[in-house]
Amino acid sequence: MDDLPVDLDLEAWRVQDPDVGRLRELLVELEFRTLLERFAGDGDAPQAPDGGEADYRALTDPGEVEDVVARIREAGMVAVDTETTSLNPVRADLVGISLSWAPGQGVYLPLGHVSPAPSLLQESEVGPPPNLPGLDDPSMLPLVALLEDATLPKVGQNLKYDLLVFRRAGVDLAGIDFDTMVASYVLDPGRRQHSLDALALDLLGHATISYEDVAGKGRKQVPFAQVPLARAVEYACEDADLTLRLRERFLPELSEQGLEDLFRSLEMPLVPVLADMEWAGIRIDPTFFREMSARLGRELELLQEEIWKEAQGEFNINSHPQLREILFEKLGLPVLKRTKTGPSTDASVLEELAAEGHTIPRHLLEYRQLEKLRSTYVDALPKLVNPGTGRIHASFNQTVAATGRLSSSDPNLQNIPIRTALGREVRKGFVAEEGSVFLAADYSQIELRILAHFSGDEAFVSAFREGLDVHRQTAAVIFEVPVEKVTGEQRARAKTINFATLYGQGDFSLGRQLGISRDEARSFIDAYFERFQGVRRFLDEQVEKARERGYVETLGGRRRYIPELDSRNWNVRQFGERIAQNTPIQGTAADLIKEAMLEIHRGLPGEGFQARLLLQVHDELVFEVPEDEVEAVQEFVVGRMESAMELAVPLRVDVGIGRRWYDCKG
DNA sequence: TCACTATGCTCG
DNA sequence: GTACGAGCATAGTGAA
Repeated sequence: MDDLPVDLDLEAWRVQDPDVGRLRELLVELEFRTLLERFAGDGDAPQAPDGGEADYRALTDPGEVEDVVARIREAGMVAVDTETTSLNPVRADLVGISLSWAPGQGVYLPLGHVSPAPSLLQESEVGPPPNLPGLDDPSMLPLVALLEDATLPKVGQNLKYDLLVFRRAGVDLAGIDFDTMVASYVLDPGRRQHSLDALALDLLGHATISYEDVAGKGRKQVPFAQVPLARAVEYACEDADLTLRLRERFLPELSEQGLEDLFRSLEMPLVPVLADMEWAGIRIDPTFFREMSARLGRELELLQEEIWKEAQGEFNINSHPQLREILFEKLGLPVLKRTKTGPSTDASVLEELAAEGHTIPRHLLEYRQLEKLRSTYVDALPKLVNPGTGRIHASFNQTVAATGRLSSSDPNLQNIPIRTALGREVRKGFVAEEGSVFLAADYSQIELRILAHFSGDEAFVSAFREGLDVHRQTAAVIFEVPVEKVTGEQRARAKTINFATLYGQGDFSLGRQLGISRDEARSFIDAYFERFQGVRRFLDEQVEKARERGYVETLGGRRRYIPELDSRNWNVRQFGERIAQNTPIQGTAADLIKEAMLEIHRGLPGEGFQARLLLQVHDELVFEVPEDEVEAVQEFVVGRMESAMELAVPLRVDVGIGRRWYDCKG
């Protein structure tokens, strides 16, 4: 086993035709070896991640707090990690804090441990373990002062979480300096996982003690407060220790790759902004959702009856296999599209079947829409209201999207319906607090403007500079008609082709989407690039660069590696080309709105405003604004958004204002 | 009972 | 096979 390289770069195997079996073997071997390391020897000294002896200990005597704080101040930096009662930071109570200020060093401060769970007791521990007094106790003052000291840099893994946990506990964590999760994301946003466990294994060759190891798993899992102190110490200190070590590894890489500015000036400052958004949450009207649910329920029942009648039998409409059998075997409808497992029943298929005069597909489409609204939004959202605040506190994730975008989850507030009238109703359930309104500000045509900037294409650039309708202009150019003669149909097609360009869409699917032949679609695309040669050149350049260097980059200097371009599979390579073309555009839009968020977050309190940023939806920011400052905030927000970056074309922001999100229409 | 996959649908 | 980036709901399957 000695010939196993310690510093396995597992990322090297990522994506391109991975030899999964071999990879798994290596992982298992590596894990086995680190487990052996950990349990080798006399067993009472924990193994540090470098194989040496770790000095991890519990701090249970308040008298020692001052000494630890002094040592941290001397070190000039500290890695912090919190253990809590919940993964959801806005309802998590502190159970313990671990601190590490040098590799192999760590202390764990138990604040809220109780009698260990009998199922976990192996040692002779009985009764509640010794705990420190709460953070509000005078003996803890030096520690709180340290945590709140902005001049003492804090290192952490997912600091947004710890920031919120501390805020709930009455501590204002300051000096947020280095988040290893964010660093990993900046260095390689396409990486599968940025979890501490994955980073430690891949980059430090160290298999961590898993949470399940200390707290059990599944139904047998117990709260961390019931984990025996000795095991809690090892687990918690290891995390802080590893975090500190990962910083050592990431810091030089960031500067070597020229990514330090993106990290220091954009992504790290964004951490507290996102924390504030999550902390603020958004108010909903549960009564509205209850009533809408009842309404949808009644409609769904009627539709179900109707569908069953047409199918001449009862079945589970939500079941793909059952629906397939009814449509394509029992009723003998034509198969227009296939999935891996059989005929497709998706919306495009049902639309086409409905157009051919069948009645069932129409009812199925309506059933699907209503079922989607009820299950995903109307019934789900009220369940997520935090009882303490009466609001929904979604997560805004900073390290998920490979392009640099944010994502939202639990619930996802970035995909609340808007495109259909019925779906849009859901937005009536989002209401501003008393005395305030929502202000929604969105960038107009942001990705096309960025494409215009990058390509320098004269037709595009001048259209935006002159404030013209860019899709109409596009139509005039590719259909060779005067602008004032462009028909609605032509404009719609031009709009589709503009978007197709952003995604690298091919003739096959464009034709399908426009309801024209593949050849016709091909000639549209050819005409488009013939007229917009700057666009063609830009897109080709991105693919070329990606092939040469292995990555593409955004205006903010964000990189995304594209290993797909080296695949032996043509489909995968094509996918890689589309990624290379789209990522600089989508990613630059992400850079841009993040800049705006920082500016606005910094500026709002400074300007004396109470307004708070609640949501980001990729090209849109939603604020909650006291009524008496709406006009001033609007001017401020629009100004900062439109000047977030200087491009070759102007940026334009549209604003909607209303008591309900629904009412925020331009 | 839980974890996982397949499918489909919501948004920018 | 065929449009970029996400998250989530329901069914169905297979393992613990």
